[in-house]
Amino acid sequence: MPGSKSLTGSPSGLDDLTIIEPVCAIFRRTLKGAGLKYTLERAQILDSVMRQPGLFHAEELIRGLKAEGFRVSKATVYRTLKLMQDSGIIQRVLFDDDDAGRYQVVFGTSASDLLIRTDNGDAVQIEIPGLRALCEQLCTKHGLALKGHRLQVFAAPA
Amino acid sequence: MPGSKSLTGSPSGLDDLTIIEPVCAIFRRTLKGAGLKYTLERAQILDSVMRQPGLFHAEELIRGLKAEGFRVSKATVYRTLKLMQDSGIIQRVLFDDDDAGRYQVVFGTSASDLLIRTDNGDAVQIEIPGLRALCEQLCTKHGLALKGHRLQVFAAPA
DNA sequence: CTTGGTGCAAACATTTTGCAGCACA
DNA sequence: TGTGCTGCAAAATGTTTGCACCAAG
Repeated sequence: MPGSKSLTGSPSGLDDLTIIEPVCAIFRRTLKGAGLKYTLERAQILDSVMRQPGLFHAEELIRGLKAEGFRVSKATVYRTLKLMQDSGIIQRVLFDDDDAGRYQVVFGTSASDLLIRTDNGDAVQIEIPGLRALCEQLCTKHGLALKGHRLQVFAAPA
Repeated sequence: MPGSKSLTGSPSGLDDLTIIEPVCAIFRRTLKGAGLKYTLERAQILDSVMRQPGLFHAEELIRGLKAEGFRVSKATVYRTLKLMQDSGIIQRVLFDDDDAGRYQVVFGTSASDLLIRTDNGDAVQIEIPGLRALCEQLCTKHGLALKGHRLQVFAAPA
């Protein structure tokens, strides 16, 4: 079975990986909570997603999976990506010039800030320390509870 | 000619509207700079865009234009929206749950921050005073020049 | 045996493109 | 007369869905 070495937890049992792979645990818990199953395909896709460097397109992910010898259909990939969004593990990101949706791992609430080079499209994750507090304040002022945020900073070489 | 009363500047001459309608001026200047023309259709679309309350879908815009009696094809609308993006007048925004691209007027660099209710999709423009400075700092640290930013804050009723 | 999962292919929605004719410089 | 613009319809893209079969509890 190709590629089974690096799976982020196995579909049958093995809850002991929970501490090492919290994202996997989150995903499994969310699935279980919805009466859904943590299948081999979903494990493979999760694993591949977690190994993506920064942002990725669905298409890249599918190509990568096939290159590793997995036989997953794009339907399953899209279905699984949606489940991961619901679990708060990834989110979609849009760029003005880019028609296809890109995805980004955001497990938890950080890692949602990006510095994007407008000249070549490169994007790196950044950290703006005071930002979360600012968002918190803002929500309080509106009588709402903060669920998360997303920041994109566009820049080019000076 | 239906609806011609509220056009944001006329296609023939009338540069005196420049001060009153800076967005229109920006658009015209950008077009001229690229050897393109400020046509009646483009004026109509710009006008309609500027009258949109907050965020809008391309489809809504098209429907609105038709409702006002204009006969613009969606091809022209999409082409014009893209030109407006290039001019920095509008930008596309993506929401996780929303498949279609939405657009937002952002002439200049402010108005790019949104507070989005996760329970019903409502979005309002917000202002976070210190944010721009934070972005500026960040870019400087990376040896880049800030081109703009976009913040989405997700929240739900407490 | 019931519920959910998968792959495939067809369907879908949004956006883009090719083309013929039009308008203005 | 050339360059760009428009509408239409066709194409292309990215994503979703219907369906028949498979797998696990």
